[in-house]
Formats: sequence, structure tokens, C-alpha cells
Amino acid sequence: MTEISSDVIRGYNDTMILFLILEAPSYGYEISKQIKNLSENKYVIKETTLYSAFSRMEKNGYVESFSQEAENSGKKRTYYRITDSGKNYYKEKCEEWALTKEVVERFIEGH
Amino acid sequence: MTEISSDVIRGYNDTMILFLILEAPSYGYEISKQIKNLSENKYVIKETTLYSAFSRMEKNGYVESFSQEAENSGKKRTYYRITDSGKNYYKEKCEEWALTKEVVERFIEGH
DNA sequence: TGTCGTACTATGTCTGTCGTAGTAAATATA
DNA sequence: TATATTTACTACGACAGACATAGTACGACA
Repeated sequence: MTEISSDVIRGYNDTMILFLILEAPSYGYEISKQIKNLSENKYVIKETTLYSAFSRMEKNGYVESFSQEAENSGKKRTYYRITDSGKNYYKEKCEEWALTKEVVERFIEGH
Repeated sequence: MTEISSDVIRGYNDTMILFLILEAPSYGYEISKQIKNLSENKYVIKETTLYSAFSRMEKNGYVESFSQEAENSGKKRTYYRITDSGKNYYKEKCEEWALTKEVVERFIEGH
């Protein structure tokens, strides 16, 4: 079965991550599991890719991080919250996706 | 208006190029114009990106090059012809596109 | 006690794209 | 006829994002 290579999805890693924190903040490990589940195992983001995306997006002002202890244990996690700027960026990426889809499909057999 | 960034389309440059030589060989300058036209100016491939894609794909056996003079003038052009391996690669990319589309849309608002 | 799952950080490499620049012949324009 | 533009590339170095690899550390479980 065909697998999704990182080169074809690389433009959407940020978008996927932002989508998952639109409603509530989350953290790396959780996000990575959700991407795997939502994609039905078709795409698994690499840890280093994920964490470097977070720090890049924080630098760009799309997310903010804060440290918080897990509910049950006293273990600390780094949570990320989407900013207004991040929400705008996400929306732009959604529009760009629509455009990209339209363009790419003209070069795909059977369209 | 949103523009298509190279990061989101980067996984499909090879696919677009191969699509344009499926029926008959072509050359760099022509391909670049066709991509621009077929995409209705939404995507313009950079010259360096295009030519390096050609040489990479030749190295990988997806295309073969040959030199030929232009019909009217005596000017030489480097034409590229798709190989059987290139056709397979193109087909795989089409399947991968279907999968990618399905996955990405789960992370896009309004889907 | 040791393994597994959780939750990361650090570092260096690789690949594809891009910016810049240059070459050179053919064609269009003045 | 001189000049500008279009055509058709090549060379080179920089950069960003993804990746492999490795390591840390804590908790749960057997």
C-alpha cells in the first residue's frame, strides 16, 4: 500500500498541529497520537519533526507554551496554546490547501 | 489572494513534470510555461527547481534526455522522455495524492 | 529489577528549493 | 543596424524542514 512520504505532507505539518489545538491546548506526545489516529495510521509524524515545528511556530508567534503538571502524576508537560496569529495562519493554510488541491489535480491522471 | 508556497507543492513538482511528458517528450522552457498555464498562473516553477528536478529524475531513471534541434532554428534543446519506471513512479504519486488528500482534509476546517 | 510507555532535548546530516549570476543564440523592436 | 527581449539553459552556494541517532528522566507494571 502506498504510504505518505514526508515530502508531500511537509507543507501541512504545521496546519495539522494547529488544527489539533484550535479548541484546547495540548502537548507533543498527545498531538502525535492524535495525528496517527485521525489519519488512521496513514501518517505518523516523527518526534523531531513535531517538536521542531512547535518551537518554530512559537518563534513565529503562532503558538504559546506553558508548563503544567499532568492530572494524575506530578509529571510536567509542555503545553501549547494557539494564538490569534496562529489562527489566522491556520485559516490561510486552509485557503491555500483549496488552491493547491485544484492545481495539483490538473496534473493527476483521471481528473 | 493566497498563493501556493513551494513548501506545500514541493512534493508534486516531479509529478507535474512527468504528467507533461506522458504523451510526448518535452524540454524545460516548454514545461515551465505549461505548468504556469495549466495552473492559471497560480503556480510558477522556478527554473533551478525545474532543471534540478530533471537531472535528479534522470539519475533515478524516471526520464531520459536527448538533444535535438528546434524545428525552425538550428538551436539545440535538451528534451526529456519518460521511462517505464517513470510512468510507474507517476502512478504511485497519483495514488499517494489520493491518500494525502484524504488525510489532510481531516485537518482542514469545514471538512 | 527491568522493561515499557511517556515526554521530551540535542546534534548533525540530507534533500529539494531558491537566490543570484552568467552564458549564448534567436527573435523582436527601434 | 543596434539594442532589448525571449529562449534555453548551467553553476554555485545558502537555507529550511525533515530525519536519524542518541540520550535523559520519570512513572507504571510485572
